[in-house]
Amino acid sequence: MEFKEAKNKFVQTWGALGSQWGINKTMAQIHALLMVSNEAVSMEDIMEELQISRGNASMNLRALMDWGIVYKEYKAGERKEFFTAEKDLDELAVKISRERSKREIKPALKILKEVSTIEAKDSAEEKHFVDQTSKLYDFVLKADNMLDKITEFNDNWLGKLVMKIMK
Amino acid sequence: MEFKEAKNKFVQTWGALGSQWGINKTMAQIHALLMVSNEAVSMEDIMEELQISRGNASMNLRALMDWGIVYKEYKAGERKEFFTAEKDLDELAVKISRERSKREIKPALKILKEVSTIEAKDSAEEKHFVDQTSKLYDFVLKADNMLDKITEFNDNWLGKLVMKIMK
DNA sequence: TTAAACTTTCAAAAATAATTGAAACTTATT
DNA sequence: AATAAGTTTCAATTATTTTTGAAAGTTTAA
Repeated sequence: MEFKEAKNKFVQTWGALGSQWGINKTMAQIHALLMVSNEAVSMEDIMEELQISRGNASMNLRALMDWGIVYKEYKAGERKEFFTAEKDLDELAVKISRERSKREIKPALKILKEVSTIEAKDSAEEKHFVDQTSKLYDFVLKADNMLDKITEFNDNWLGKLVMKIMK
Repeated sequence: MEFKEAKNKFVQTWGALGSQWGINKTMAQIHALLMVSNEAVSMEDIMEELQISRGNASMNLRALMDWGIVYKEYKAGERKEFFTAEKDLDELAVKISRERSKREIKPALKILKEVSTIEAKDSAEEKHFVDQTSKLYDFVLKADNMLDKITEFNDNWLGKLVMKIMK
């Protein structure tokens, strides 16, 4: 396989994986493209490589920057903007975890707490509901805290964590 | 908040959360409904509660069973089928991890391996591509193995893991 | 202060994904 | 072996999400 083919395959695969995890395909593709580029890329070039419109590129670059995993760069003497991706994978994972926690898990936890604290009367049905949603609340809270803890680790948390699990 | 309202809120929230993680809303809603039901539920009742068609219910129940997190049950003297969800949350997490690994991560890893092993010639661009995709391959492989390891644990792996991380 | 270079916004269009519903299929009962 | 009870399938429809493209906005430079 030659370079261009491999690069394209990678970008497509990353895009597909993104879709399956609720991340818009183009957003994942742009991210993939920037991850494997050794220098900052202009919007023009992104549009060209991915065959997408200016609006699409602009909106998804903004989203990636909101996630904190893509940065804007300015080159001396150049008017246009260039973009680079966070290339450190530990850092990338931490940022994605943080964002998903903030945007999705925290709000879900709030609802889970609300519904798990209704007064359960005496029917078995209602008791089971309260019991199950309480357990779910505890579980999700614990999982979410685990992500927070990981965030606090320094370099190579994944490696360290794997060591701990193995032992 | 009264029971019916809480139950509905829970089902809607779980459905929305599913969507955000690439799981069809109805599938997540059916799962939510079964999780908080203290007894097996018929397709008829699922259709009624979620206001969905028979086809939709049938297809999503099949999908949930393929994931191994919903089971069919038969009641003596009743011709129709009833459904229950896996209610043990550790077991649920393990099964979801396994399926997503098998369906999405493993195939992605295969591609990652392919593209990271092209011959890198001498351009800095190609070298960076190979370097970055190799790192990504290692990272994803490690994360995926971590999920496998979790699978092997027995009860309450999440709690145990949290203890390990804390220490 | 004007124009050029570039970016953002957002309503409309296109693409994708989910849902319906009725026919086909399966299994149990008379 | 005919009918009834129930389930599955899938082409067509509907809903949702993504993408486009052009107008509006912004910034820099002459």
